Amino acid sequence: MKYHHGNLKEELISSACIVCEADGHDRMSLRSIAKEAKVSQTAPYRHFKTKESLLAEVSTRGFIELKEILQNANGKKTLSMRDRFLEMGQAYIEFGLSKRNTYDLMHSPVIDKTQFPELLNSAVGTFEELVCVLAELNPDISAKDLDIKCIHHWALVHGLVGLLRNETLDASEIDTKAGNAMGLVRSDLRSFLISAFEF
Amino acid sequence: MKYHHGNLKEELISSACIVCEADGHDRMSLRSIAKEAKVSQTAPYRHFKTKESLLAEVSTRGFIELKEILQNANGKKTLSMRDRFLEMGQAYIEFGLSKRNTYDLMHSPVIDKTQFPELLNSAVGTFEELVCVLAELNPDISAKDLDIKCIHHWALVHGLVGLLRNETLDASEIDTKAGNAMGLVRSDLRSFLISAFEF
DNA sequence: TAAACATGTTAACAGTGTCAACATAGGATG
DNA sequence: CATCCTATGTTGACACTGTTAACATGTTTA
Repeated sequence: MKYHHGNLKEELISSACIVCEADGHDRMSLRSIAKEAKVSQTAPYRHFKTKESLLAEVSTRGFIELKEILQNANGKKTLSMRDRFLEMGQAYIEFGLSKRNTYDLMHSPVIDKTQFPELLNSAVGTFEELVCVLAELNPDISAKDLDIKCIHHWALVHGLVGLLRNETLDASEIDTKAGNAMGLVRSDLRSFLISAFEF
Repeated sequence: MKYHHGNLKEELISSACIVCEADGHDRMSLRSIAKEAKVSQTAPYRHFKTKESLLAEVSTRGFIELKEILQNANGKKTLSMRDRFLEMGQAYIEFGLSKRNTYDLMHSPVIDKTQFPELLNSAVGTFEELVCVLAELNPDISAKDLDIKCIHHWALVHGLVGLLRNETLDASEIDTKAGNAMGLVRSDLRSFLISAFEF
């Protein structure tokens, strides 16, 4: 019969992570996750100023996890640099597809990242990871061209996630050019990336 | 003092388009746009089964407008095919940046496109527009490779919009590699696209 | 003219984020 | 050890949301 929960903040965050991924961040309510933690509906406000700030925490964890995934892909030292970069691209896309709702939150405008420095750092950190690898891969490139290359590749995988997420256009439901093309890419992501990455 | 409005459906849609772009679709309430149309809060339900179906209408108009913009870019017959394609890329990105909230809605998972055939058609139509131009530009390519090329370029511009929309990473606020790179790309979109489109 | 229908209205329900006022536990301080 | 402070919980309330049911009023048609 303890009045104080003891570990509420952490439990709320991890619960929010689960609900966000399961239902999407817009269908997550503070009240429901408070109830799940067997706590009153306003208890979360002792730990989060607003719902947005809880979502920011969820988003931050998403970026951290993504960064770790990219680091792991880059850490396979038995592979060539080129193949490691390919692994990273695939890993990024697979993250975007398997954690679709979380990925969606991470890029959603409902969170103003400028108000959450920790979130901002984790988001930028993901990009920095990409910069490092590309710098290794292109030792002779200028700093400016390197940055632009990063944007190029990031935009490519990010955009691809966006398109592939749209199961609407997927081959399964409807027989359209768009759908067929999506199916092709999805079924052989690796060779798509090889051609798209221009090497 | 007419009981019947006469043009309510159209007014609700266009009002919703404005509010969605101004505030974002998640901050738009049916009640507020009903009030704006000087009509009771449940009147919209005579024309739209749910809020989602009104949003689907807004989204559809977005895709139609985008398609027209792409057609216009492609219609500049004084330009070379290559330059027309460049124009299309720029136009796409500029649409994504200037109508950011609408663009966001168009790719938001809150609308299940499979339930709104008209929306689905307009979305696919945008893609078809891209296919046509790329087919012209690459007459000798196989159908499969053409489709893949389309995905490639679409993903690129779509992803770029996603990254550039994140004003977080923009050069203005914070001095990071990511931010600087974004600034570079944004300030010279055309030359970025030239290098990215591989021609 | 009367009935069918489309399109309005009001009242209500359950659910939401959020705030103010209050309660209680645990740790710091005298 | 007694006392106060602070962190963390609770209850109650407010304004707002999407949505439905029941009813009212125009318009179209048989």
